[in-house]
Amino acid sequence: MSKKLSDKELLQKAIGKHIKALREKQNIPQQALASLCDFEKSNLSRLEAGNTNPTIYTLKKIADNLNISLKELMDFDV
Amino acid sequence: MSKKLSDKELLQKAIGKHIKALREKQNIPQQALASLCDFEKSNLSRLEAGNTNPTIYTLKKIADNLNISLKELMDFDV
DNA sequence: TAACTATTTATCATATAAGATAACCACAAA
DNA sequence: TTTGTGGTTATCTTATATGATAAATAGTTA
Repeated sequence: MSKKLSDKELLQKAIGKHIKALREKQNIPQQALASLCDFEKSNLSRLEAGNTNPTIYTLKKIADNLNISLKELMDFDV
Repeated sequence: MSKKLSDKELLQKAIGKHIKALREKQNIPQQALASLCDFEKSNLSRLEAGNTNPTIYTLKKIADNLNISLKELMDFDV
């Protein structure tokens, strides 16, 4: 019995996975990126796991600290 | 004495302005887009005015109903 | 074994996005 | 004048994103 995910949950998983991939491509630990963005590693883990529906400002901070544009951060498939 | 806006506020204004422009380019009233997205026109007005820090899911609904990608929706300058 | 690093998960408080309603303004057009 | 359309603003409630701490897991290195 696998639970069917909502559109919102699928979106969260997709962007979380994308952010994790972008971060790992640059070999930056969660800890480091989180601290650059001024939040806790636990909260970045939550976001990458798709357990939150992040705001544009949170995403902007992540994009900035990965040195990519918001547009690139949004370049993923739902 | 004009108040200096925070990074967050500037971001909100920028995306709000961008969404408004995209909507007007398609000649869709706020009322209509809001109802397609299942929220009130007052809330879309608030968002376009830059008075809220929208979540990715809210932005996704807007992109979908403007028939553009999330990536395009994010193609604006801060 | 123990120590260290990276990550995950649970939990709690606080700030705020979203949902909703109502009243208002500006401008047509009837 | 009244009616209709498009938009704004204020306010309230509710849901939830975020901030923060702690503990647990897994892998690795000494």
